[in-house]
Amino acid sequence: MDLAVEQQLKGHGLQVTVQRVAVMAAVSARPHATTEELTDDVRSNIGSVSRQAVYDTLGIFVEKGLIRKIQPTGSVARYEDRVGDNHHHLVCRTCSVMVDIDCAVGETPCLTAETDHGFEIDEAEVVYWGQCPQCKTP
Amino acid sequence: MDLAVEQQLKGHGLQVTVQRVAVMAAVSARPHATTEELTDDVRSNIGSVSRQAVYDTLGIFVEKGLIRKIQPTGSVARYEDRVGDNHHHLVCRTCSVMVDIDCAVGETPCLTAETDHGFEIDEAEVVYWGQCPQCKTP
DNA sequence: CAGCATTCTGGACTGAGTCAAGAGTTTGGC
DNA sequence: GCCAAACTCTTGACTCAGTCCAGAATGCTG
Ligand SMILES: [Mn+2]
Ligand SMILES: [Mn+2]
Ligand SMILES: [Zn+2]
Ligand SMILES: [Zn+2]
Repeated sequence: MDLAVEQQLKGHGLQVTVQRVAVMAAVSARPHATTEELTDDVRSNIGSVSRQAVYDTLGIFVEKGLIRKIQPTGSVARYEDRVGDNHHHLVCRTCSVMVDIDCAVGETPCLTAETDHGFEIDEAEVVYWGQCPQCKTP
Repeated sequence: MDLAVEQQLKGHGLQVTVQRVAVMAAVSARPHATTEELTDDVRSNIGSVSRQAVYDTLGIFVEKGLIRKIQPTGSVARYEDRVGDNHHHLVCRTCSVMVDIDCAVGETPCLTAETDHGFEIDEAEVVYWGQCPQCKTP
């Protein structure tokens, strides 16, 4: 699978480095992880990496559309490699756990706002808020 | 209208202070404003106010449901007093301007996710991303 | 395998937001 | 109206995610 990642990077004009491959692997392995978690994962995988390298790499990946950055109110930035499928997120107000929600309607459904105010809309981001099974009082 | 605000505060068990009334007035007058903008507005209204007082007041107002906090990815926190109508936001990727979008479907429509994973969902927050008329190349 | 472009590193820095403790203000019972 | 108790405001230090910088190291292309 590293080969696939290498191709993916090269295809976007990016050099292949152990750090980048490790960051991509980390994002894939743990969806919705924070920068800190990803950094820890990368470190336990390849030994060491600078904080800056992780931030840079994540930034470039997001820019190239290889991964997605999510940042619900009150949360630190999180990343995932599930991209381009217009899926949404469900966040627990209490413990902040985050789960994926497939787009209820279909392809890019929620994309159609009633009036677009002249905007050219390219994405509809939906965050559902509530209480997870553990946190809602039984 | 200050009287209305006073009643609103008292009704929620909050003491009425000039700072709080001024913060509420500022939020009402300028929707989607940042803490800094609101602080400036309050200062030019009542002379001076501490940063902490503004943060505290906004926090309490949000907690009581008097106002709403919005924080799209990459943006600093913003506040509005239009609350409880499940309306959404349209944000320009380039200039960050933010406009209100009425909920396309109806009351609390988007509230129904296909599978709720056992969560008790209480809000569906929608952010539409795109280019505003000014920023999209003609 | 040389030279250049790109990336990595470590450390300083920024800026939104939080914490804490003492001073000040509002309120409700008298 | 007055007083104590409850609540709020102020100041200043602090936290923490994220950014900036410049020199060192590395990967890539010819
Ligand atoms: Mn996801
Ligand atoms: Mn709004
Ligand atoms: Zn939970
Ligand atoms: Zn714009």
